[in-house]
Amino acid sequence: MFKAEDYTLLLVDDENDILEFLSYNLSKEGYKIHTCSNGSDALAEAKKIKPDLILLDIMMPMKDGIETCQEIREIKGLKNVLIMFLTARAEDYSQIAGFDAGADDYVTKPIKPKVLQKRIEALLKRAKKNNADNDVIQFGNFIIDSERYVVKIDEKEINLPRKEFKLLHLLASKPSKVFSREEIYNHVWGDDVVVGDRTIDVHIRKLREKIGNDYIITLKGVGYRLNID
Amino acid sequence: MFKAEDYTLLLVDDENDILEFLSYNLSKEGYKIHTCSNGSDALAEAKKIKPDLILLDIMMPMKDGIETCQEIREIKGLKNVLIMFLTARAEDYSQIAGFDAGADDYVTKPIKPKVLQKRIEALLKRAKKNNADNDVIQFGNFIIDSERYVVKIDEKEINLPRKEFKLLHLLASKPSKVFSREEIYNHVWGDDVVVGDRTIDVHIRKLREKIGNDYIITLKGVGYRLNID
DNA sequence: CATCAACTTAAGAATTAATTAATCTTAGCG
DNA sequence: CGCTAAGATTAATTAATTCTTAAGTTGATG
Repeated sequence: MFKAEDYTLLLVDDENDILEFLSYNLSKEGYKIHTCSNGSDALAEAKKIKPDLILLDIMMPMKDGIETCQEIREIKGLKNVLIMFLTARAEDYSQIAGFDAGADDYVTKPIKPKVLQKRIEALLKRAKKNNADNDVIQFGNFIIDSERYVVKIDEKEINLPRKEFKLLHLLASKPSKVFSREEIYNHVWGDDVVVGDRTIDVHIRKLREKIGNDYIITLKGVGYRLNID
Repeated sequence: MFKAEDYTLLLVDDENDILEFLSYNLSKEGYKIHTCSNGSDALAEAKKIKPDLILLDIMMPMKDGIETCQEIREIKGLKNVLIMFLTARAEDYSQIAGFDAGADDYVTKPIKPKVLQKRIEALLKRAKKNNADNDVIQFGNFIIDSERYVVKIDEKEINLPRKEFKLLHLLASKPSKVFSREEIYNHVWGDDVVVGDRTIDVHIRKLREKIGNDYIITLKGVGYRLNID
């Protein structure tokens, strides 16, 4: 699901009123907000924080938004960052210049917070959809990659069959949380499937055989948890 | 580089004048254009032609644009198609409803052809960036050339029939990613085509016969993946 | 030290894929 | 058109892996 909390926005405008207005509205939604008041600062800040989306004013003293946008697109690592122009200039040629500079959207002032928020959301959602969001869990010497279906421990690849993989994936989704047998059933087998009492044990055993005995901790009468050191 | 010729657009509007105006302007750019004059037709047509982008009017008799958009988003295989609303309704609440229905952009009439074209281009570019359907895939000792329909392994050219080529091309589009049988069906055969359970197996077998057994890895109950070393 | 949950092992059940051969489909060509 | 051959699909059989169960054992804990 879409969560504004997962995204960082960089707001760039030379007018402090607008920065405050935007900051207020967007952080209320949950976004992490950074601000800059000119193009040069924006470049430096963007390089540093790698925002998901940059909201860029066009008319700024010194380096204007178009120029800033072009320069951002030159920077390796920021080529794919989303850029939205936010400006009072509604003229066609200005919009066209904006898109030619590499913008993803162009919104004219006055700003309607609700509409802006929806546009931001649409861009972020679309970008996310396209990014093969490979669900990789990494901690300590563990790497669990669902897309590739591999488990790596200390650089050594281990092949796991489906149920074992799912089980490890679950335990690793919250390392050091204790998962009760019931939780494990529900997640790995599904609420409706009924299997015998010892099925989990056997799978745990096989996992331990493959990844070593030190990782999965048994808590008698409570459940299992994954150990991280 | 961006080429309008590579994209198919579906235009939906109940006013014929507008359809003609848009068709004229966009086909001049090079896009392949299909048109519909109501929501129901649009759904059917979209399913059939799988456009890259749908331009949707909101106010239409019977099924309006919002509803049409929602229904498109329900259709497997069209979940990710780009949708742009194109409407006279500039009210905030209408825009918000549009984005909530799953739109990627919302443009208000009167239409400025140049600006519209830039917005369309921005959407298509963004969507393409992450689509890994490059014409030539190269990694390790593999070269897969979609244009010439040729696979080279260690300098040796191998000719593959259509389905086998598509299958290998898919696996190679993300080496070491696991492709489930369903994904393979959808990409190689198409969402609607129904073929038997063993069809993939046989194609995999023929591929292995030709490229060697070491490349395609079976993950029982999960799918297949291409190995890279 | 009794109890009971968890461990272990091995066997067989179930699922899934590989293989092979036969059949169906399609494109190209006389 | 009908023939042919390559390609695609299906069907039937076999093979392999994965999952589950059963039964005896272990060991932590109160």
